[in-house]
Amino acid sequence: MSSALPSSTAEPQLRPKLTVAAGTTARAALEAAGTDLNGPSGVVVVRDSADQLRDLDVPFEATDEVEPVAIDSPDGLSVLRHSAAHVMAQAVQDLFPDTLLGIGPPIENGFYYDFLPKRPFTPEDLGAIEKKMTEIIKASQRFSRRRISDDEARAELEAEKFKLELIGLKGQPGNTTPTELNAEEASQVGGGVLTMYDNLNRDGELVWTDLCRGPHLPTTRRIPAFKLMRTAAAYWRGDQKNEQLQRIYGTAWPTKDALKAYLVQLEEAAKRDHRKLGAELDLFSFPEELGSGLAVFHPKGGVLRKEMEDYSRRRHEESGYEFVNTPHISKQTLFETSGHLPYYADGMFPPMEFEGSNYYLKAMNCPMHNLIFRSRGRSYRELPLRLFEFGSVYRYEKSGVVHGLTRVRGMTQDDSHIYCSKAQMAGELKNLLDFVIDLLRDYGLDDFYLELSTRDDSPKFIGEPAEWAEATEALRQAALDSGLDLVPDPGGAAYYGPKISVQARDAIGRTWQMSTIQVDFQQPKRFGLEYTGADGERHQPVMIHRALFGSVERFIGVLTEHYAGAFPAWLAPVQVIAIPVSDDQVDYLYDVAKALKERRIRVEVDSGSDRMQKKIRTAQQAKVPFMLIAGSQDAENGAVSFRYRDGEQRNGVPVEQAVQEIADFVASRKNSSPSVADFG
RNA sequence: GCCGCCUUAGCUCAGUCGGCAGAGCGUCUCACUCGUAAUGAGAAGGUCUAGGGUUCGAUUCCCUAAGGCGGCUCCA
Repeated sequence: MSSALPSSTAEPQLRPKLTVAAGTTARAALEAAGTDLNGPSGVVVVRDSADQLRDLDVPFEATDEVEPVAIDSPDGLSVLRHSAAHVMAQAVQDLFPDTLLGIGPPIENGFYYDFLPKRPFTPEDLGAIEKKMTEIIKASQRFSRRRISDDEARAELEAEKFKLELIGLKGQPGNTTPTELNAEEASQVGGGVLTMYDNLNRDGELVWTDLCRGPHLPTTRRIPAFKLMRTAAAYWRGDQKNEQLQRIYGTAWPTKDALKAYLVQLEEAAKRDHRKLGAELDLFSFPEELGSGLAVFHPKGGVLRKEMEDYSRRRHEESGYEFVNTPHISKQTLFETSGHLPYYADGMFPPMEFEGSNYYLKAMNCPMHNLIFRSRGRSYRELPLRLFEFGSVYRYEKSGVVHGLTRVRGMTQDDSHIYCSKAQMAGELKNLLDFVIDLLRDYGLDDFYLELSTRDDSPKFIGEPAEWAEATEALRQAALDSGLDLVPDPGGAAYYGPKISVQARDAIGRTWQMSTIQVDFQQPKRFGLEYTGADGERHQPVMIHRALFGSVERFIGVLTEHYAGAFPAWLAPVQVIAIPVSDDQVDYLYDVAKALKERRIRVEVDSGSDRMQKKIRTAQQAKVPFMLIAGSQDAENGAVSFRYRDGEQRNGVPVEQAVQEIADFVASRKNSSPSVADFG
């Protein structure tokens, strides 16, 4: 999953190309054309005919056609953020002179820089660094590019051991895609020629310098708005065997308003946090006594969960799945047979020794489903055989990775294993993908893209290359047929086969990995799964693993954030709250509630001693879709008043009609909040 | 697992420069009986996460553990 927020960047404007004559600068050409270089959409770099971004103030060796790049375009934002990273590094080395530099690339919505300081940074340090950065920005330092040979760079950066390492790893001249470096590292040294960026103050004095491919803003003054967000630790070059550096994250924007909008967006996202809403709405908790990553669902969360599962069961039933059940623990031999143990023992809870055997909590359901397949002879007439289970699995997630409901140690997968013939595989995958997308849509997610995870040369992948190729092709075809965007993920496959994962964007644009569909030739082999074909011969089935929600827990977390806790009426733990204007209407409302309960509506009467206004407020905060309010007039007329989540109301609705409307709305499984417009 | 920060009432948080702890919300009780987002008054509620150390004395300082948060690595 990625919970990164979308950048709120406007679409880049297409600007007319300009000619930069040999020996002159892009700035000269832009100024001659009267281009804005300072505003919120001002041009900060140009793109040359070789598709390289170039500084405004570095003279061109040859005449070229360039495309102006504005600060608020995706490339412009990267330049802004990378430049902000340099300013931060200068501020840090200024305040903490013995600090060594790692790398400082732009990232989505901001930038970071890794440091090796004498001591870790504190929150107070961040304030001081921000202040120093503001001084540097106000000083309007120029970013000045300077070519340098490898040897010169080594001499100049003698004290910076990490930079020296990058120089050693960079590609040779002409090799623009150094294989040893990832994209973020390459942004420091590029492929061929090394360059330094010198920060020069107004008097042209050198105040700071960094090894960098560039390009940069013309001056630090062009950083209109930034904020340091947090400190964190990060391993050098992303490898946990390496030294751990201190990373500082920041964000930078073309205007103060854009920064503010981004911060507001973060606040909105924080309000949706399922861990916070889960407690506020009394859905679930993580009792310390149970241990990390183990959730309990309270009655309200239990209802939500039951509704989700019930609907899923119904759809699976309609789609030809058969329901099975398997235990939570198994003898070690099962996971030896499946081949999981050598790969995933670290991810499983340690075994319990009992009656001379080691028992493991299951971390996956597939081996047990295989046993069901194998329990008797199978005919081709039974295929595809689709076994489904809400199966609870336990995984020993490392302590630092447990996170709310999205990364837990005990979870329930909506797990299914489909056994089919090779000939059926392509069609089954296509149907499966349609089924997955269709079901996710019913829960209100409707913006998807797919990721196709394939093998690379790593030895961790097992099985015949021909089988991999066939399965990968079948998955790719199913993905293409779906019409959704397909993102390749080379090397991301499971060791036993390729997979498609469905990524869903939620209401505020964050993406979550939801469903996975994996093809597996290994386990049928290992378990000796067979069926008798029409030809009377024995054949090995193809096995497809799939989970739609991923896990029920995780899906509840995602939906909670997607709906910000205001669940669709059909899922809402409490669908109706009945509120009397005074105590005199309590009995009347219990009668209304009885009528609703007969229609299987989840209704509560708030008979407490609060005033009506307070009860409305409470129900509103509980994000209940329907409030039914009754005073003496309503009671006399056999009517109720509706109040919806949006605060709109409809008065004097006859009880029978109100019950029908609510029952119909819930049955419709509409995912939008009910409002006056739904009942015109 | 690694780095940093955090843990005080059911929740959100004050506070004690080391001398037996406080607010708001919530809960309970009483009064009020009210027409679309907080009626008023009162009460209960805490081994200050746990264990060890320093000290005449520890919620406060130190160590360890557990749990949480932010990242990194990982995510079958």
